[in-house]
Amino acid sequence: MYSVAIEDYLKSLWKLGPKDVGTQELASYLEIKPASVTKMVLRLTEMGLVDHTPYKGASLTRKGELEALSVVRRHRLLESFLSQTLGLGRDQLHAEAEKLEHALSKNLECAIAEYLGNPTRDPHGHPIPGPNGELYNETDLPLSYSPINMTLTVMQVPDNDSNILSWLENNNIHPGIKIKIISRDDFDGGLNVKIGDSKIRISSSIASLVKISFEE
Amino acid sequence: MYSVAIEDYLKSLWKLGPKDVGTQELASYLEIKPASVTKMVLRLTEMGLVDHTPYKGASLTRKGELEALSVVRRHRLLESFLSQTLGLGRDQLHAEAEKLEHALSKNLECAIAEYLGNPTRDPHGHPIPGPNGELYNETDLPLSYSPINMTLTVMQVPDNDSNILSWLENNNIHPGIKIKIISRDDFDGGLNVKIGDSKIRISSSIASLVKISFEE
DNA sequence: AAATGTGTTTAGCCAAGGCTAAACTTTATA
DNA sequence: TATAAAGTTTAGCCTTGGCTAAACACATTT
Repeated sequence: MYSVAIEDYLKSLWKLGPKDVGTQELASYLEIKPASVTKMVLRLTEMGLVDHTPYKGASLTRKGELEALSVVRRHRLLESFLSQTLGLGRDQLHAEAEKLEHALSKNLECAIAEYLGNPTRDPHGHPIPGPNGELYNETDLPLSYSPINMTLTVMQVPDNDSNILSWLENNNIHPGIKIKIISRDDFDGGLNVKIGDSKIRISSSIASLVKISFEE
Repeated sequence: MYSVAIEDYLKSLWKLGPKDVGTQELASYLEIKPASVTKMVLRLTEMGLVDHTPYKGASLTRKGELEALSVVRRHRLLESFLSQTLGLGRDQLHAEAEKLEHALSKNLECAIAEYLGNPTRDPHGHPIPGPNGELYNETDLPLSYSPINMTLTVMQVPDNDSNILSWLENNNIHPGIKIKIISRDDFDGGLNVKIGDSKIRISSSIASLVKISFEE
């Protein structure tokens, strides 16, 4: 069993990867000073969880990746479970799961997965890795680059920014909803979209975080 | 927010208290060496959570007690929640809650309490402290000292020994069940009891851990 | 009253995981 | 190409929370 700190490092490397991740990038993501990151990365390398090229960056070994996927699985199962049972808002799920994920036993992980019917997506639409790290192919595309005047289905919203999430929620944008891009502002990339009967504008920065598919 | 270690010390002192708890007793309960306990007890005293009389023992201050009660509340709410939602057996609840209790936010604690309808007992029948540490009067009595030939209601079973718990479960002894003592073995304190239609023998050591009330 | 045993504390060590300050690489710029 | 800037690492420090070994206190017994 790895420590909370180690699990957080591995998960972060997974999220920022699979490319080599620089010390500074990892440090600012984890809100830790770069010097501390270097030290921990050396330890993780020693443990065979990470490959580190000095002055270049770090990436997960297969062993590290599997551990990261296990953390991500626990995180997303917990989000699904809390949403399902307690009806927590999508904007609260991430913070709670972030703490609980490190305290979830294999037993409980299995019980929750079974209770939920082995879901493949969490409430934000993010794929849930299987118990052995299986992750199905990702085919969802960013809303920002999607064609105009087609009916799109929202598949994923971000999970880690509760401000953005509650804005999206207030505008009824969440996985499963149908959306149509009416026009794109070529200047700043903002989108005018139609959701149900209402028309709203989505900034390009948010649109890049929402993923859609063309399926009905 | 206190560390996992500190929460464990406070909870242990609460369980072993309210009397002064000796270093050795606390050490063996926490499976930690006495010297380490002394050191931590000094820190807790410094923090105003514990009163320590050298060479005599330690007990919780009011502040420490409130913190301990908060941990116990989280623990028992989690047990109730896991039992209710996932149907986990009474013998598995303790170990899971033991880990999760340290990662439960106030928010989630409230949401769970509300979801469960603000229960006052956990699945082992143990009282759940209120959000401000309120604990109602305990009137349940040990089965071992109870009178013969009366219909008794099982109110509490232990929570921390999964072997005993699964034995009790197999013999259908759990909170809410009716039980009648047929005879008491004066030599070793063992009890012959009737539960429904079956008669079984309960050793005195187990009987002292089961609590009953006379109410119907 | 002294000696013994038991329990407690102190002293000093260690690993994990942070930090700052300084040294070192690498990259970009003049 | 030399130098400055940016990013990375090293060195050394700190706290938390364990450990062992040795010193100490207290109660009991001789």
